[in-house]
Amino acid sequence: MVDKEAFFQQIVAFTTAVHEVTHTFTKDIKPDDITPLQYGILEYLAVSQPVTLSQISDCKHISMPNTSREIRKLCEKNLCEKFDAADDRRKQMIRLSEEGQAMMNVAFARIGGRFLERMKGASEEEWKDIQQAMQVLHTKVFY
Amino acid sequence: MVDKEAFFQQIVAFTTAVHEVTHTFTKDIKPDDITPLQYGILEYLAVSQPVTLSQISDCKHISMPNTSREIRKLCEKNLCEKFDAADDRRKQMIRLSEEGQAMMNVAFARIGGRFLERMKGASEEEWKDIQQAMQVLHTKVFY
DNA sequence: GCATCTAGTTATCAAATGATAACTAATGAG
DNA sequence: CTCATTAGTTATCATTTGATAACTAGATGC
Repeated sequence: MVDKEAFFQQIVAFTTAVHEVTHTFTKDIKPDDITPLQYGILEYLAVSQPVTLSQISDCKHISMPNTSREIRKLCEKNLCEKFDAADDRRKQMIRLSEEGQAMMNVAFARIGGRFLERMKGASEEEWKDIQQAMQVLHTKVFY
Repeated sequence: MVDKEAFFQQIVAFTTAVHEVTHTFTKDIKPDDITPLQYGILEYLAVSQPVTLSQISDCKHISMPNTSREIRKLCEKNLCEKFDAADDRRKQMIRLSEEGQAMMNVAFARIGGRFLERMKGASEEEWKDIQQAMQVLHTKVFY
C-alpha cells in the first residue's frame, strides 16, 4: 500500500514549489502599468481567446462587475478589444489586440527562456522523462 | 530533438492546471476571519516552523513592515506566537499556537481528502507513477 | 568605544481587489 | 405577449495588500 500521509506531504511540497518557481519566473515580467490581476487575465486571453466576459469571470474567479471593470481598463490601454458574438447579441467576445498579443508574446518568450535556461544541461532522455511526468500529473491529478 | 515550442506550451498548460486545482481545493478551506495572505503565512509556518520574521518576508515576498503587521494580527487572533531566538536577541521566532496548529491540521486534512477523493480509482501502479512523476519534476524543473 | 549593519516595529498612505445594489438589453419558456 | 433568466454595465464602498519613512534595540567590525 502507498503511504497516503507521505503522499500528501509530497503533494504540498510539490505544489508549493510550482507556485514558487512560476512566481519568481513571472514577477518581473509584467509591465509596470498593468496590475497582477490584469496580467492574469491577459495570460488567460493569450491561451483561450476569444472568450466572453462570463468565461473570464468563471475561470479566473472574478465577479462579473469586477471583470467588466478590468476589461474596460485593458481596452483603454489598447491591450484587448471587444467584439459582438454572432449567435447572441448580449455576449461580448474579448480578444487580445495586436499590441496586447505582441506584449504577451514577449512575456511568454522570456518566461520560456528562463525554463530553457534552467534545463539547458538536460539530456534527450531527461526531456522525455519530464514531458512524460507532466503528462501523467496533468491527466491524473491536475486536470 | 525536443520541440521546445511545444514543450513550453505544455509547461504553461501544466502550471496553469496546478494553480487552478490548488485554488479550487483551497478556496473554501480557510476560515472567514483570516485573509488569503494570512492563510499563506500560516501554511508556510505549518511546513517550516519555527521561522523568523525575515524568513517569512523572504520566502513569501512580503516586505518586513507588512510581514510584521500580518504576524501581529495572527498573534492577536491566537493563531501563532513569538518567542526569542537563543542565539540572537534581535530575532523573533514564530510558530503556530496550539489553536493555529489545530486549524491547519483540519485544513490540510480536508485538502488531502480532496486529493485522495480525486484519485480513489487509481491502481497501485498509478500511485507509483504519480509519485515518480512528482519527484522528477520537483528535482529537475520546480526546485 | 564608535560606527555600521541587521532584525524588527510603528505609522501612514496609495493602490488593488472584493463585494453589492441597481440598472439595461437581449434571450427563451410558456 | 409576458415573465423569468442571462450577459453585461455602472457606481460605490470596504477590505486587503503594497510601499515608504522614521524609528528602537541588539550585533558586529575594527
